[in-house]
Amino acid sequence: MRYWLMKSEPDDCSIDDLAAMPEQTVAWYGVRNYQARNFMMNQMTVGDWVLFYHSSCPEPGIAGIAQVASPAYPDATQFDASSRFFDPKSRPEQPRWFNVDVRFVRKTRLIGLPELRDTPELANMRVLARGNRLSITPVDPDEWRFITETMLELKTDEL
DNA sequence: GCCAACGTTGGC
DNA sequence: GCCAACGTTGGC
Repeated sequence: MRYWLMKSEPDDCSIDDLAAMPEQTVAWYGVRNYQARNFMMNQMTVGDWVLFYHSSCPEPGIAGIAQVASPAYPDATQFDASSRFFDPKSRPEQPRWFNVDVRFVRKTRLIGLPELRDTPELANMRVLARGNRLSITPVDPDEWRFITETMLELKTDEL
C-alpha cells in the first residue's frame, strides 16, 4: 500500500468534479512525463491512497482524498488527434503513455500551499521540493498520517 | 504575464 | 554522449 499526491487543475477536474463523475471515478489521462508515468505503471496498485491537489489556481493545495481504482492502462488521448494530449509518435501496438483510474473518497478542507510549507513535519515532502514539477509524487507514510490524522483529524479507517 | 526550474529534442 | 535551444509546469 502506497501513498501519493496527484495534481489536478480544478478548471480541468476539481475534487467536486471528481465527486460528480459517474462512479465518482476518472481516468487520470494526460500525463506526459516519464517519471510520473512510471509511478503509475510500476508502483501504483489498486487501493493506494491519494492526496488530491489543486494546482495552477488561485488557492493551490490539498483539496481531498482519493484512491487508485485501476491498474495502469494505455491513455486513450495519446491516439486522439483532436486531443491536446495527442502524441503522433505513439503507436497503438506500443503505447507510450498510460494512466490509472482514480476514485473519489472524500473532500476535505483545503490545506493551502502556504500551510503545507509552514508545517515542519512536511518539510521533506516531495511535492514541496524546490523546482519540483512532477504532477504525481510519492508521499511518505509518516507524511500521510500527519496530514490525515493531525491536520484533517481523520483516521484512515474512517475514510 | 513573468520567470525559475527542469524535461525533451535533435544536431553534432 | 554532449549540450544548446526550446517547451512546460506552476507559483506568484
